[in-house]
Amino acid sequence: MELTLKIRMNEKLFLRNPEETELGREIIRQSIILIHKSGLEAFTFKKLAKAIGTTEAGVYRYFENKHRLLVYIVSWYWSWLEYKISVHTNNMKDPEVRLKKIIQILGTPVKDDVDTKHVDERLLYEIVTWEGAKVYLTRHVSTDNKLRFFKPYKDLCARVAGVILECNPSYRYSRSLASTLVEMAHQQNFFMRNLPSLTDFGNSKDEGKMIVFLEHFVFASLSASEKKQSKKTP
Amino acid sequence: MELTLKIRMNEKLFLRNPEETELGREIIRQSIILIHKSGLEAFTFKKLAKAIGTTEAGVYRYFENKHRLLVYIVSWYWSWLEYKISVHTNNMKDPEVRLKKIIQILGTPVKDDVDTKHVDERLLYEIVTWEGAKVYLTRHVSTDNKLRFFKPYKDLCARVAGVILECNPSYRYSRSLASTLVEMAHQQNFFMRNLPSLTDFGNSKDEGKMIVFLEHFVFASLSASEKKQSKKTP
DNA sequence: AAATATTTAATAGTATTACTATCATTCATA
DNA sequence: TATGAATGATAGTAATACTATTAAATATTT
Repeated sequence: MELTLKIRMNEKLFLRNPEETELGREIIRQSIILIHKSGLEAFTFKKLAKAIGTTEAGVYRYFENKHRLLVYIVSWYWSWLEYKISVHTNNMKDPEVRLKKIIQILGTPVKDDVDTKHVDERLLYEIVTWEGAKVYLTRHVSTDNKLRFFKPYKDLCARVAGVILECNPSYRYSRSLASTLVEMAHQQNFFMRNLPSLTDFGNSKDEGKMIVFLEHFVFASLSASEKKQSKKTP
Repeated sequence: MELTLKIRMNEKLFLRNPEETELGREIIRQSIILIHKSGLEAFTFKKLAKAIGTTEAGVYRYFENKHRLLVYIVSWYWSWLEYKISVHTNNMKDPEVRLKKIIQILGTPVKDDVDTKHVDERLLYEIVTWEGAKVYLTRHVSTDNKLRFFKPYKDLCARVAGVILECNPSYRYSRSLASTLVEMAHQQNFFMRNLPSLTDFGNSKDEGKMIVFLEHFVFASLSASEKKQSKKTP
């Protein structure tokens, strides 16, 4: 039996749905390859068109500009990751075990995945660590936010925040801790590989250590909460 | 008495030292204003030249490209911030008090500063939250790192890591916790103002709450360390 | 099957960006 | 008075980010 995962994307992100045509799927597939290879700055629709054997105008029929295309790709990743997390944690009763699993999934660079035909999740993981923040670090965040471009990201963070709350219902920063965790999983990985002195994982390039760090600070926050709470409250 | 703070910048960042000429200082001053106003994407040397009444070529004589200029500005900020932290914490003996002060400085958007004439630190703070990450999120991180472009940022993180270690000499993730803290201070602020559902601070736009969160997770990590350490060690 | 409409592709063109090069001018210094 | 550094003015190029126009293919209607 062959299962194909299909993620329903925000319609505002594209002019024509790339999932629906062969050319559209090629645009996604090759974008991922090219952005991964040379980064967003060097990526242009002209190069993309050439790589897939169509014209610039052909690409513009699907996406208004390369930023939208990036948002599409990154959003797809967040949706896929949330799906992955739900699959791997659904049958776990203990919220702490679930949170640990989530941290492990967040912190482990994707190795391989057979869920989808035309999307390489391994490359996507790296694109998200390098370019992910650029999706919201623009002057049109608010507009994009109103168009619900960040919903997949927010959904993921909200899910993580939910599990955090299950672990400790009196914890007061579940959402901030969740977004911190999701960001850190990618950022510490980036630092470890590129600016290692900003981390304690050296050049080992071993995500294992990083995951221990993430677990450490998340669970420390959660358990400290109960004790320190009274102190901080006016 | 009038004091002027002068920060020694990495010479590789510029072609001609902007501190040394009137035009150079104008380039810095107006860059900050323009990048703050419309963001890095919309910022061009042509617009900058027009704003200060010179020509494009005039700007190019100082900076190779706008990315270098951004690195210059952001690095200046990190150096200035480290200086500010050192001034405000030098006389504090208790490392925990010092760390709290650091968190407070990191988390409070700069209001006003008279240290420098031609640099508006208030605008800089916002530029760093919006564009700061783009400084290292490029394909040439490693090259830039070898040119020591990130030294000011690393120095700041190292200083914070040092204080963290003073608070708890057996804590094993001082550097990762430091870079997490520095990043979060800006990021949670950005989220609070632009994607508030990712935080627990609502639209209050009150950094006070955020600072409490930062303090909470830093000190939770530090105090949990001693207890949990034995558990995690093989 | 012919006529018409609709979709899709290919070509060309424009405005802006990110530079580089050249040469003339100002202005201080030796 | 000669020298040289800093600036200014002008022009030019290659690439980028798009738009508009036209041509070809496909589907629909009569």
